[in-house]
Amino acid sequence: MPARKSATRTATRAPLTRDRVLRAACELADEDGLDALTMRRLADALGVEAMSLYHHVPNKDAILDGLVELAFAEFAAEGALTATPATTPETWERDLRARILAARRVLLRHRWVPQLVETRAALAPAMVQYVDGVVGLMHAGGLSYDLIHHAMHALGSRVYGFTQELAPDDSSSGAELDPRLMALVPNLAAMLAEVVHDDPGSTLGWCDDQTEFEFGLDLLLEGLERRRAVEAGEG
Amino acid sequence: MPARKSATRTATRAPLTRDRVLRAACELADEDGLDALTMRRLADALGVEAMSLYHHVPNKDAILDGLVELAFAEFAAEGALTATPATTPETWERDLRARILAARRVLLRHRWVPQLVETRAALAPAMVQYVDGVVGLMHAGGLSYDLIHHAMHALGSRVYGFTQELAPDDSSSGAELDPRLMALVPNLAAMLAEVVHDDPGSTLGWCDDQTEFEFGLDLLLEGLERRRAVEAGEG
DNA sequence: GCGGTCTACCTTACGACGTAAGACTTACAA
DNA sequence: TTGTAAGTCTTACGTCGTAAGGTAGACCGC
Repeated sequence: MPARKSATRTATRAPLTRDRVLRAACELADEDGLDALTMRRLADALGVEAMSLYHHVPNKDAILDGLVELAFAEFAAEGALTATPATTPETWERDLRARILAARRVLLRHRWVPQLVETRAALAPAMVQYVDGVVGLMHAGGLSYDLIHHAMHALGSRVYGFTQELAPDDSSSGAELDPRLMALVPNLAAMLAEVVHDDPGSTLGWCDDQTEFEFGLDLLLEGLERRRAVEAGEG
Repeated sequence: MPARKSATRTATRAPLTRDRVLRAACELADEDGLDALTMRRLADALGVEAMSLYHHVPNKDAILDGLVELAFAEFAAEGALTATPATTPETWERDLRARILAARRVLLRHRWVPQLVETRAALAPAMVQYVDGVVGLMHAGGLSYDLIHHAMHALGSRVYGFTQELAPDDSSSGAELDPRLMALVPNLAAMLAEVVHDDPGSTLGWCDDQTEFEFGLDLLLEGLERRRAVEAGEG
């Protein structure tokens, strides 16, 4: 009775799939932290031996990449990607604020995201699309691409871990990126085109780390000084 | 000739010390990254077997803690701790800016610091003293302790990795901390005393994560909006 | 029916890791 | 000379990611 035997197997446990592996990995990381996510423990949670995972996933790094992708996919469900078509210079601040707070709700559920994104070289498509949406929102809000560029650096670590690895190290311009990817992220493409063009040979890449750091720092210091002045009755 | 033998040994290699171990660990981490810092490789760099390290250091975590301490000790050399006795409401912004940029120079030399500080529960005394200095500077600049408290959260990730782990999880108040440590950080102590007192039963600890996040986010958004307005000629 | 191939899973094994246990070597004191 | 203590090394254990190869059931053309 081969049919019965197979039925027994599938009844005992659902067949492994990449999706099931990733979901289990996510649960494990959520509950016990990234360090607890080992191939053996993950296999255990799925009622399987460690090496079986490798039939659905090339290696552990692919699992980690999958986790990032999975987390960013949740952004949509949380409203971090909801279209804000009517964004204007009067509303962009509130609109962006809502998006970032929505994204943060996802990060609170999956505390491993920042650590993972920071150490991962590959940028997940879902992540890039999220960034593209933020760029689009700010542009609709009347910010110049140059200002948006600085803003992304300043806000970066506040939304998730990433900071300056969006631009590839080899100092290639935006035009050299995969055209299919560019089509998915029109706003990012537009920003890259303009900012790279404006400043053809600045540093090796197109972001000066020190400048970006000081830009973000000064935003914060200015805001603090203003609040001090208000407290002191100087406002 | 025991004397000659010992001479040979000491000539061949300097005797191991905790200090030499830490310095070698720092070099290794600087050059090849934190992942390359393993007990075996570290021992190798010192011309010794891995287990020999354990006579100068209890375990690897102690080495990592030592590295954090070592990095923060460099802050002084870089000027991040230079006393700014004359700080006033007119100068605090510039003074703090200089300190933070000095600290950043150290972090650029030791890129492993943020990652290490973030994952380490124990707060290095040198780190706490640095924070204390920043608090003192801001207080001299006329900021209220409440505003300073928010400011520390907002600036935290910009100066190094730490964010809210300064307050112990067990929701103990500042008064319960080690008095000897408190004496070293009078400004921190003063801030803790006041902020905890003002808000006796807010959340479990004395920092509401969400509030702090939004505070920092709003500082950045406000600054960006102001720059947009200037660009648009609305200023 | 029967052999072949494919897929999914398992077993075993290797070289890394941190470190416990304990042996050896040396330096110095009594 | 003989402890004694400190510094170093050897060996070993259990963890990790994963390479290599085995096996058991499903599906194929004959």
